[in-house]
Amino acid sequence: MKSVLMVAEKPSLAASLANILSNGRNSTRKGSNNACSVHEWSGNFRNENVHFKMTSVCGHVMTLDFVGKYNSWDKVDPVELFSCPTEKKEATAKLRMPAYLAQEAKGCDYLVLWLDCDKEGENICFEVMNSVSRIIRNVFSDSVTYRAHFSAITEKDVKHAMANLGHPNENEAKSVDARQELDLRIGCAFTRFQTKFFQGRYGDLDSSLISYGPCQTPTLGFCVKRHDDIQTFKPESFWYLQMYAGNPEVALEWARGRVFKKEIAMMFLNKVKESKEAKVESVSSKELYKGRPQALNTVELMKAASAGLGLGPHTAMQIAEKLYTQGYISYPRTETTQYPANFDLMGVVKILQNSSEFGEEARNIANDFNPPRKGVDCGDHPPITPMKLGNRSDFDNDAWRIYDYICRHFLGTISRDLKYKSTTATLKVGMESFSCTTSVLLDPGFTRVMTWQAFGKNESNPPFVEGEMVAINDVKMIESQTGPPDYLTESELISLMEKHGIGTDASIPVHINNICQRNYVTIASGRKLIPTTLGIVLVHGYQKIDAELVLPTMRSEVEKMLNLIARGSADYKSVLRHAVEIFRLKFLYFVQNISHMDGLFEVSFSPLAESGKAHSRCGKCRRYMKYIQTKPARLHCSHCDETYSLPNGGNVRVYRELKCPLDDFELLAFSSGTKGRSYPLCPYCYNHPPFRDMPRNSGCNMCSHPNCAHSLYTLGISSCVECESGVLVLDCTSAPSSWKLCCNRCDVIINVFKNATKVQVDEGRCDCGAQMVNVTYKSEKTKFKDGSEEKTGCIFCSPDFSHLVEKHRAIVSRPAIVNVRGRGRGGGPGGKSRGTRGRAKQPKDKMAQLAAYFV
DNA sequence: GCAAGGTC
Repeated sequence: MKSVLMVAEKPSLAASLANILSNGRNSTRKGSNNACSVHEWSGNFRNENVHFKMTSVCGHVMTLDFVGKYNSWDKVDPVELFSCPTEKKEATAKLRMPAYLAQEAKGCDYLVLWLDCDKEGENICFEVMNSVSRIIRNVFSDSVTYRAHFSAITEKDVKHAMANLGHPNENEAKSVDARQELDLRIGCAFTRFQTKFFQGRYGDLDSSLISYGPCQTPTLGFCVKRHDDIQTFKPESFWYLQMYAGNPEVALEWARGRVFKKEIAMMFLNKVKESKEAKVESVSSKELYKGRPQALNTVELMKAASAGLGLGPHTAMQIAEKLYTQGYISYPRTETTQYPANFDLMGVVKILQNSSEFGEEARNIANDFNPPRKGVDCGDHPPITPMKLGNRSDFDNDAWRIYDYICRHFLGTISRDLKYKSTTATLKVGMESFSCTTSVLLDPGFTRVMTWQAFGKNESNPPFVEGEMVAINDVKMIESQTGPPDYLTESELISLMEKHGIGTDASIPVHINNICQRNYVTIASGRKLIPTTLGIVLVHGYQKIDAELVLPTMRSEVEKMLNLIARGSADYKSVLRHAVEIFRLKFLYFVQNISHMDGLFEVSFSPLAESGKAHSRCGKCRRYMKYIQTKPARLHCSHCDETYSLPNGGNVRVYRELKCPLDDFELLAFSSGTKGRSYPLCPYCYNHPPFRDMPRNSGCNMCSHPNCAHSLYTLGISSCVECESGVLVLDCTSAPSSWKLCCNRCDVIINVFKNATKVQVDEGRCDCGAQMVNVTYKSEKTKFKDGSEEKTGCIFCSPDFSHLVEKHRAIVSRPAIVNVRGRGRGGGPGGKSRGTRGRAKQPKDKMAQLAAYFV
């Protein structure tokens, strides 16, 4: 029997598609990469009985990057990034996606691609085909590989797609390749150049990266534009008339609104004052509606979360994704605002009826169902809806508020519109008209459940009868001033991004997060975005040099070019070459004219030489260098005009005035807090590693100096109990009050021998592979049970030491993923070659015992 | 250390 491999864009979709296509009769097993599942069943394909295997990728399989040597910021001139070679790498190494796909493709004769029906999905089709090209013969042939085109995940649509398979569209895929290459070359070239340029000149920029990107920079541009509007706003005086009449008295508005000349307002005032009475020209009522919402999509959820719940889009989406994986809501990343035709709206209402929070509203709607408004089906996923009932106590507060919002919004979409009666009375005095409008609620409709949108006050009708003359109680001329706009709210920013096609539903939160993390904007109360000096100066700088660099149209212009590729009306290579050349020239012009931007930096920031405070001695001139603690942390020697970067996210202090034997620079002790990692480092070696096997930006715990007292050679104890290639190194920087072993690669920390006066690494080695240590206590303070002052032994094996060893992880750590069984390291190529003198071999089962501590 | 796009 032949086999058909089918691939969806994500695991959840593979499951839904398999259920539809197999009519619910498929078996499921976990894929070898632990992220994907495989659903299998037998069926008919092209008039043959076949075995179907439906699995998925997790988004893109591959990502684009420069080839290795171009990743060095120091050795590569950024302009080279416009022409240097690039390569595709696995997008997420951990998932081993190409290998997984190849494995599942074994024995398959056909490939059916169920990736999302957009250009990115088309591109992933080819990533999948390339992954299995060695396994499935002729995978690039139309008789082997097929493409399903579906616009909704409904039985009707999916089965129709299966019965009408097409072929992947290479032009669309190519247009994505072009976009990736452009984004990479442009973003990295500008980012590296401006980061190096400004960090080499200023000490208080407070951002470790001065990034540029075709989405993030226009996003920042929107925030700065509003800031500029506020700054340049000139208030203008205006005048208007207000009339008071009726019983009870009401204020009536002037039909002319406002006038900007006082004399003119005065003239009208005098005219009106000539009359004592006004004629009620009309009193008319009409019924008005406030429409119920459309079905919820991602952008609307993010806007509501930001404006209504005070939750940023990043947080909101994290919560929504968790609600989705827990089964409370449907897939939360969608642009679609139209429920599928066969969607069981009442089924969802029934689920919500039992809620103690909005159950009553749900029950009302069950008896008074109103069909939803027509929305837009973008063919991605159905709108965001509740899937099962949750109670307040099932969630933390923010998750509850998001879930509650999604439920209420859903009920709102199938409620009636809000209906109210609006009554306007128009009064005439000579040629001048005045009016007042009052509203009366007739039907709260959807606001019964979306209570925050409730209709304000209920007013009584205007106290006038058509045709009557009424006395004018008073007429006033009122002076006022126009006011500046307020800062952009995050919700408004999301709307602007969506309108200009900056980012996608999935990437909008990322871009907003980026400009916050880079310290270009801060988020004030009410989730208003206030640009920082750095953000403002950057945008103004682009505007001075090349305003296009910050315009939202830049992205859409590039999209237009890319669409030519997608439609097949232009050649991929020539379009790409053309676009890269335009941006290369823009880059060169930017570099030539950077002084215009620098002029703005100069007045806002302090030069490096004036920043920071005297810290440790330079090995070249013996003068004190200055320590600049703001991001990025670094040392600056103003005499040598050299800058040495330092590790971020911790504290760096002078380490007992010790010196590096290689370059005479004073050693520093880095520490990320009392419970964090710590290690000594030489500022020169940290930036210019002296040995080939010492990576850049590492401390003495990575240094293979043969006899320096602080090197990995001298202080290494054993290979790490957790990570693949790390070595546990004795850290003496806080001695004698604290001694610890810190992994030089990961977050593992083992506190040892508290208050010992001396801990030395011994020449001898334990059977377990760990280096022996020699430990000395003051006689009156000894912790050894037999009262002796000094002992030599193994930290992991010696019974004398076991009560003096305390294991934990650094506070700033990634989640502990401990897999004791799977750790088959056996002193692989990592350990020895890094100059650990063969010392850092894996201690046998003792290390497994130790590792068990971390579970 | 960089972009933006998928998704876990």
